[in-house]
Amino acid sequence: MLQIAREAGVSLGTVSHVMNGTAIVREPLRQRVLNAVKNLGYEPNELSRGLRLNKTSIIGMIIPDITNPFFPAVVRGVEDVAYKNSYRLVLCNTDNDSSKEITYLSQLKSFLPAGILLIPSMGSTVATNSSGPPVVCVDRRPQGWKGDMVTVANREGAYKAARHLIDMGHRQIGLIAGPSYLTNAQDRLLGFTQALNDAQIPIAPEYIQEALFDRATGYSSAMRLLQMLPRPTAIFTTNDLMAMGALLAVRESKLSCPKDVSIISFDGLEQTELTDPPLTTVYQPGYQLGYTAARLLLERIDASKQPAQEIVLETTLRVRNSVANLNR
Amino acid sequence: MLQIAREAGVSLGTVSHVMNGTAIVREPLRQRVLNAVKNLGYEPNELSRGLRLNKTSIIGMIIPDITNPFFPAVVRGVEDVAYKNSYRLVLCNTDNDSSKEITYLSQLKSFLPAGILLIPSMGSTVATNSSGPPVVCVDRRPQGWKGDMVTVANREGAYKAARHLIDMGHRQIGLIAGPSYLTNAQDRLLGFTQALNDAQIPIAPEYIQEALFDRATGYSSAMRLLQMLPRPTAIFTTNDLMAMGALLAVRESKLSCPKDVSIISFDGLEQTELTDPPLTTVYQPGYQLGYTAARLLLERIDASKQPAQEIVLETTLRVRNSVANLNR
DNA sequence: TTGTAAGCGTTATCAG
DNA sequence: CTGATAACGCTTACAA
Repeated sequence: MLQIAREAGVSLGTVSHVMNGTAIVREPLRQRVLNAVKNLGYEPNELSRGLRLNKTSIIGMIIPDITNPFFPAVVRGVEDVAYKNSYRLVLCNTDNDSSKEITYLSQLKSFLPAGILLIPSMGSTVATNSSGPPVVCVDRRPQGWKGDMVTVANREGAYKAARHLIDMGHRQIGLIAGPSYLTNAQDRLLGFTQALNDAQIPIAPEYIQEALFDRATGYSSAMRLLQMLPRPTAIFTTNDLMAMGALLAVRESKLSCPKDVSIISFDGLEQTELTDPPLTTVYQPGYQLGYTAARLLLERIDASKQPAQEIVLETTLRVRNSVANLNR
Repeated sequence: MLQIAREAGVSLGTVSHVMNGTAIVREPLRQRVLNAVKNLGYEPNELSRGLRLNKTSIIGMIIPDITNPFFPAVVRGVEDVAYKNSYRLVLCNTDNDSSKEITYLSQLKSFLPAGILLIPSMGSTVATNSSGPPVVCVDRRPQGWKGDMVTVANREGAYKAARHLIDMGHRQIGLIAGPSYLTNAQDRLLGFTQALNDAQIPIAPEYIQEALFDRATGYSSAMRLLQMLPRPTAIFTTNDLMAMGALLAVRESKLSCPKDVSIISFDGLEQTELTDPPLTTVYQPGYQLGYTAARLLLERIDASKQPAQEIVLETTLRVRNSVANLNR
């Protein structure tokens, strides 16, 4: 910066002023500075800038599994609003590992981001009112979180899915639930059981399998379900990755979906449109989720004193071909 | 930090020393410092640290499209080695936008990362020997890049795919190529034409369509191909996302794959195993790509003077059910 | 072994 | 409008 100042024949402070537009500088001088910047290829050092300003123009985001296509969709939504508002998105993938989550969270904080978007993995412990940058939680609620949050209507969505199965005449329904420590998994389980209760369908406990929202455990849970007697006529997999695993399990068991066993899922990833058969699933708006969360975070950055908000997005049932109609 | 020093009854410098293990501090003092750190919940400020050390423990990575499942796989590979070596991975998604790429690249640099991993999108212009942190390019080569690089044997992989089609009796073969400014797309095109030349099969120029490595343009290119007369008996889509689009196009055209038209692809994403029909595709090791690139970058960080390396990973043909055998 | 102080690249205050 | 200068939080000679 000093070099620029010398090259342009002005003082250091003036350079700072023209870079930040923080004071009106006489045009000729301004030009000289700008030229010098161009000539020397000067790039301000964000580290020192952040150090001085006590915050950077970064928005940090922590996601549990970059490999699950649902999360990249959320990220896209976040990025679109962050980038437009000249924040830069910086992403950390915790791989569903809570120690990684903790590490990344504090690492991120020590870079003084303008704000943080968190999709918590395990029993995350984010102190709600801890000092530091504003945090908004996305998709799942950490233990005791009272701050801003945007989620999807998981309970209602799961209810719709189960209801659809029931409407199609299914009575022996297996569930592949997500990890019980995740609030969205809990809510989906709740929606499921409520639908069955409302329809006065008894729930066999062994029909409820807990898996990890990934394909591998979806596969093994489905295998278990398929070997039970009586075999469930339908399985509700509470996310699409697990549905993929279930599909595989059905195929390897020499069974056919939906003829022998129906599958309904949750997420509505693009790829489930092309599976064999195309999956009936409850769509949740990933992009919107990210978009909304980012908007909320920006609001919070500008006005930190507002009361915490909770936004819930709706899901919609997308009927395709993986559920058999038992009524006819 | 001063607070810690006071709380522990030592000087500021001592605190730094125990934090970094940069000097042997008498055990009782050390413990007092550590306690103070715990009590006050002290987290060192990475900004000032980086400012002083002139580098941070961050590895920056720039990817073109987080929505294409191939890249998350690469990211996972990178993350595993970065995290283990106590570097933190920070990710930027350019959304295939070269201006975003430039912005992120310079933004990233101004945070003084220990190194940068770049999957270039457009005709990226990364000066090979520009000062700053070491950069290794992944998957594609930017214009005139002479530095470290790890890619996949694209030409050979594409050759295998085309060869497989030929072996199965196909002679009218359509190609959905990637963007011509991407070196991996160029190489795949090269492998394709070479296979056809070697087999003395003439190539109709209109059978070669250029798309953008995404599902939407894969779909429209396939639509165009399917309306040509004579209709190609097989289509080689040069990545899986475009194959998904092609599959959709086939379905919407009331045709059947592989009966009416065969499809072979490139990438080998997990999801292509479950499509209808399961796709025959050339697998490229995404995770390995990231893993290798990260290893190379770490080497480079430690010994910047080694000559530039180029590592090329092999691909393998995975035969499934999307290619018809015309020979019988 | 411990403490002091200079300096990393910026910004912001304040006197010209 | 411009230009010194202190301060941001930390590391590291160097002195004690």
